Amino acid sequence: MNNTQIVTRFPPSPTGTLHIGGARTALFNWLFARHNNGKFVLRIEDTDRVRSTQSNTEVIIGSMKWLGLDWDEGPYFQSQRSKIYDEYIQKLLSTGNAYYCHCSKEELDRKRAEALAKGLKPKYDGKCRDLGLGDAPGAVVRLRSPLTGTTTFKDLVKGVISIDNSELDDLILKRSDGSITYNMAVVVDDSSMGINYVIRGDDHINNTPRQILIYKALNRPIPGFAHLPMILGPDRKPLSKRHGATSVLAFKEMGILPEALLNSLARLGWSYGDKEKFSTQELIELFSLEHVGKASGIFNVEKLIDLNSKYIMEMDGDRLADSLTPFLEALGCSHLSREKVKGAAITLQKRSKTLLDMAKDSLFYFKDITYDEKADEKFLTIDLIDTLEDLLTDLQGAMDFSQAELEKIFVNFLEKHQIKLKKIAQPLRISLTGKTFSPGIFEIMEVLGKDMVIKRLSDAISHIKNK
RNA sequence: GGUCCCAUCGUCUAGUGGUCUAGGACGCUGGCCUCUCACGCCAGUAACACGGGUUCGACUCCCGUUGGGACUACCA
Repeated sequence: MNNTQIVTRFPPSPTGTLHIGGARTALFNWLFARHNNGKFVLRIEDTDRVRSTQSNTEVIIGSMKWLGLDWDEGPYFQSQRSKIYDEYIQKLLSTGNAYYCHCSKEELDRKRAEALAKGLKPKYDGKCRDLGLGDAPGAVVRLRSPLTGTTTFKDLVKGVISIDNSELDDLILKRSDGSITYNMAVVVDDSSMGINYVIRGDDHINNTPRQILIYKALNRPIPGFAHLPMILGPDRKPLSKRHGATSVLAFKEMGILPEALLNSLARLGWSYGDKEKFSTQELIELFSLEHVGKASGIFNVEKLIDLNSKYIMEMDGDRLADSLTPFLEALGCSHLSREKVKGAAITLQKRSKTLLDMAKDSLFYFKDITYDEKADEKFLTIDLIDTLEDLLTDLQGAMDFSQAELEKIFVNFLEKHQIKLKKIAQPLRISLTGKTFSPGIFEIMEVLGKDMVIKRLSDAISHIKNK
């Protein structure tokens, strides 16, 4: 048995909300941890004090909760860990793996510009590397990285990656203002939190060798790395605020179910043969890093919506009612009867791709209707008056308004008039809903209830007469 | 510029040297079903970026080209 528990983490930066790129990274970390009975840690990387906001932090946490990606530890906040970073810096300094550098920013900028102009690599020239300098105002701490050799690691999705150490320079670990640098913070955090698998976007591949060098300098175990390909916008550009970086909560407002979003995020980059639909539980059981693809991809919203409709079809009436209610309220419906909402939802279950669609299409159950102009003209015609009035009479005599009973009434009614259902279905539908499309007429009559059906049919009859 | 990563239908992908005249899903088109709209069912559409190798045999392995992307900061 493996006695080391797997620990993964998700470290969002609250400089924005949680979008699908971040959500997928979170999901893969979560799945990997859950699949292996490991631990999942949430860490907020809020060291960018100017761009980080409290409200973004709240949105991120809210999104995680909505998705059901629960964490076992955290949230930790990087902004509260400066003491720990200092300890590690001291350790590096005392072991000679880091040194103070007194070069000014201006000097560095100038040298970089010169190197670039000459077509050379713009890396730090190591001026202070062996000067044995002490701390001083404006000094930074740099890592003493190896000048030769190669740094190699086996990425769990990309395979072996190696880079010559000569490509890397002595990166700054601590800034002149005393704050810690990103690469150092990540390593210290991951290391001190016991993270042994780092699953993140492949935009971090080039940071990995630098971080490995820090792990080595710290003499700490190096975690496993898995770099996920990026998610692209419809224009094949990496996701940004501009287009595809839709906040996860926007999908919630669209009426997407969390399990559908999770499913579709999982299938972007990961696969399990030809299987397309996975419950969250199945995702946990079947997920593995080996089946994560290497190529970046575009998030397919059409497919998400299709998946969502399939999840809606599987919901039971009670959950359907619970889920639909907030959408109806947002559309101005109040004093909703739970039973009616449930009944309405069931009639629309197979016809709705999102909860928002369902809410919109079920409005006729809860609010007054207006006739669609063209439908009114085409179907609510004077020649139908006698038929509709007789139908009204028959319906008024109905003992109960169940679908079964209604069908019986209609069989007799159609027989009596020697007509097909087709003849009155549309006029009746428009009388009851105002529109040319709806669930089956018996279904809607049952949910609407006798009183409402009688009222709407009478209204339609007088409307026709007044034409 | 340098380094690193990537490349199968429009999109997401299966495929780990022969079972591929390349499979599934979404989308789209046509048909069936039918009280409308859907659901469902059936059918069709459409891809291995290019060029060299290796091999009896390459979508699968190697090299190159092209095209994307990332990193190259006292941003994260």
